[in-house]
Amino acid sequence: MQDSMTIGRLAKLAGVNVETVRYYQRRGLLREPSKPLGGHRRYSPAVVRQIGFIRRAQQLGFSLEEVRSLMELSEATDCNDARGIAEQKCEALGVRIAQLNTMRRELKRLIGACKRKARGASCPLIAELSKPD
Amino acid sequence: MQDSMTIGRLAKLAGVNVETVRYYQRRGLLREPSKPLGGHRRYSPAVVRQIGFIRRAQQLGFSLEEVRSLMELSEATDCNDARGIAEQKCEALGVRIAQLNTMRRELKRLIGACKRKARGASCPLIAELSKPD
DNA sequence: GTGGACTTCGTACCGTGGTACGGCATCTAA
DNA sequence: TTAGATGCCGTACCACGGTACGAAGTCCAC
Repeated sequence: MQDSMTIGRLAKLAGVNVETVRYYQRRGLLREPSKPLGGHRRYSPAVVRQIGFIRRAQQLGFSLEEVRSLMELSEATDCNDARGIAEQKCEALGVRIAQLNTMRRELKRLIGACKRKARGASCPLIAELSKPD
Repeated sequence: MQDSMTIGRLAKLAGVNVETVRYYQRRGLLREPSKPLGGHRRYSPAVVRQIGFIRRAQQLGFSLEEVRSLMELSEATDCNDARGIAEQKCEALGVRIAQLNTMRRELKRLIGACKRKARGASCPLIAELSKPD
């Protein structure tokens, strides 16, 4: 079994913590190789790629649960399901971006009011936050 | 002590859970009124406003810890500190928005590739995520 | 004055994505 | 062969923003 590796080497190659590999196994994102009777588990280089998949999907905003779904679909040639998940994610991302933009506009407004305030007046930023709806 | 209320009424007026009020007290965002020797604490209507402050600040993306800082500054007439916190938050918001936009662009690209794929080919979305860097 | 609603307090738990620890087994290089 | 590095496994812990629960005490309307 050359070309296989221990969990420590796998983790180093994949750029994650050993504990993270074990965590992904517990979460069902990686299969746990069977242990050779009291010995240490061996991992194939393919698992490095799988961990890369997980990290890249996370970068795109997928939760680990969603990544798990994507990986389950990874054998299919019909990718409607995968695309559906991605489209939902894209939609949610759009909503979140709009929310954050609203927040930022509002904050900028308050900061502007704060800068223009008369000396001795109380802080408009605080004052606005204190206003009843 | 008319015009004062129990925690349950306070929570209802402020639109939050009783447990949330207690949580805010533990976190130091609200003062815990002293208890009249074995009785129930009484809250002034001002606390409803304070809870409103907290919720609105949260809407703007402040963490409870940041809200606590803001409330500490709320007496000051010089609001440079409050503005500083708001400006930092605004900056961080801008960075986060940019990140999410990048994620969304990339996701859209993958979805597009997925839609154009030849019948029988494997899913480009999955394939791209599987690619080594 | 009593019964049901509410309060108090401490503590545990939720989801998310991990990290840390401790005791033991195993593996490997010198 | 033996020391030191790793692996294994279970469990506890972190931040964050709450929610839930249970036992006991208290309050108020009828």
